[in-house]
Amino acid sequence: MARNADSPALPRSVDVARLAEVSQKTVSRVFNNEPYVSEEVRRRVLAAADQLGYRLNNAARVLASGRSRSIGVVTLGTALYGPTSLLIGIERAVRDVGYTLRVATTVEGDTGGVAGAVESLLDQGVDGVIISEPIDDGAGPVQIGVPVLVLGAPPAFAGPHVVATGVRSDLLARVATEHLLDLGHRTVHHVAGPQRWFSARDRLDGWRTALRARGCPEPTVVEGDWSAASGYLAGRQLATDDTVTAVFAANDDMAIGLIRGLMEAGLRVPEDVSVVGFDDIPLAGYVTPPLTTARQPFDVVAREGLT
Amino acid sequence: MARNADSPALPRSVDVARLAEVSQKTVSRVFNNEPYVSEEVRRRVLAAADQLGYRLNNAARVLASGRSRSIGVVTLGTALYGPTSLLIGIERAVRDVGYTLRVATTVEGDTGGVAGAVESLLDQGVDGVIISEPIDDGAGPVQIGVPVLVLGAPPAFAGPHVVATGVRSDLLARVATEHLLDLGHRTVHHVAGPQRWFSARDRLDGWRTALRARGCPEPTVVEGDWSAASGYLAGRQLATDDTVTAVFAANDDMAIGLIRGLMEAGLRVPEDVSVVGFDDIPLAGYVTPPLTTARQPFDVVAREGLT
DNA sequence: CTGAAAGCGCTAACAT
DNA sequence: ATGTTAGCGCTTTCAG
Repeated sequence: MARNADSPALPRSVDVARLAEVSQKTVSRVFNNEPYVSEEVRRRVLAAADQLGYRLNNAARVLASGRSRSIGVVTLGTALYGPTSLLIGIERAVRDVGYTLRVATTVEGDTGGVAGAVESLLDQGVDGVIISEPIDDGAGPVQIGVPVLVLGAPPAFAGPHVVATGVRSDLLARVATEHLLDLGHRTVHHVAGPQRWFSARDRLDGWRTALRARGCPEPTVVEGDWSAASGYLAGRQLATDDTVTAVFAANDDMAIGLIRGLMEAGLRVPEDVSVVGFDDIPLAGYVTPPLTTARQPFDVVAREGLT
Repeated sequence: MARNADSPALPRSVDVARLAEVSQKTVSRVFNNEPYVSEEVRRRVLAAADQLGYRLNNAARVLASGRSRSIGVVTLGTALYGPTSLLIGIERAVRDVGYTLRVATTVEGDTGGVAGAVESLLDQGVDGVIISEPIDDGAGPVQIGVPVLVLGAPPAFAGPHVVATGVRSDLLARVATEHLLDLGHRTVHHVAGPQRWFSARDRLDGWRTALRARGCPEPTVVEGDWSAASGYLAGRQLATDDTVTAVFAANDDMAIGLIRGLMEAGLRVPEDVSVVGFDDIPLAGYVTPPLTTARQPFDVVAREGLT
């Protein structure tokens, strides 16, 4: 027996049934909100359950029914605002449809980490898998027996059981870039996210699209790693190029670092160089100078995916 | 039958056993790394399992063994850097000891949300519960049948099955405050976090301790809600008081908002007012002016708790 | 070192 | 509207 001697064995549904003087199956019906149970009986069962402190055994339920009512999400183990917000949105959305969430994190740089994370989720018996901020680590979606939802990947990523939902951050990126062009800049530079991330590529695509639509020259892209530190380095670098008058950064952290890099090099923001970020972190309006940024609708994205 | 007709039924351990010509129990032994299995047999079993694409059924294992090897964590559904970092640390720590994580989020302001979250975790059959960034919502730890670890609560919070691990952020807060005093300030003001949070109270305690130890006057505390916006308001307010020369903010977001509030009121930072934050968010060194801050050892805290 | 039998606590089909 | 009978796929005894 695994049960400790000091804690009295937990009550099971038969115990409740006995106390309520009904069959065990009726208890099951009550706890599953199935129809065809008289109010009278339902009340009795609930009272008995309450008295005993009964709690439905999830493992047994899953085993017998074949469905776990849980879905797994693969996410990056970082405190970055974007991925975190998306995860929170997913959690809400999943719970709203009556499922629970299993989280598996991958570490950046660990190629094949996604596959491993998916494996571990499958071992836990999830009914479906969401791959949150996917990165392109070679391996396409594995052939697995449950539905997979890939957030932010191009539709080309879809497969038999695989659905891909785009965040359309390319559109937002395009708008952000156009905003800068509307200010009268000849062109806009871009500090991109790591190009292994689909979301980074999306933003770059949106930026490029905007420039082409206006026939603007397309400057060389500086690639960062989402961190303020990398944005700072990009800023120092861009400051040496006096054609730079406007910069679109792929996230707010890099934008903030970028601004500092530019300022340290003697440039004024926004007088000499305009900067636009991406994500709309809560801090954005409070740094000096305040950061203009595009807001991503994380909650909407998360909700959309759950068909 | 719950199995879809289009997906061939998943293999079970008996199938593996048949193919490997051993008993089903032996398959179980191999997959649990139990001793007393000859290398020869182990290899045969693994080969058969691999060929069939066998995967141990977690629900059945949990049901039969009575242990889920999963622990639940109650956390706040925000993208705040502190709680998020702590959660990531917890995830790593939990996985390192061979457990999986179940997450339940609570919404701030929803009194009793913690109890509800704990309920849902228990329904999912976790072996233990971690309450991460606890807030004081009246209800003490409920009497539940599994071990509970409360991170960042005072030892007084402990109970029969309840362990409390302090983050000792009070010590860090004290050091931060002393740092400001060492700079020659007559006293230090404090922009606190919401006092329902234990971690906010800890920081306030540390600040107060430092002032008392030096015999400094103890100014009125301004309470924020962790956000940059609330820090900004605090800044505007403190700017009207010309005794303010140094401020310790309970987190970096508030510190950044605070700085902006002070600057907008015509004060220079750090020339007129020194500001120290708390958390050491990655951005801290890249805002203008750079933020001095105390770093919390999230990973260590998380690891410590797992006895 | 390996195997046989007996459940774990529930849901699914079929009664009634 | 409620009860009966079988399992779900594994781990646990207890035998060899």
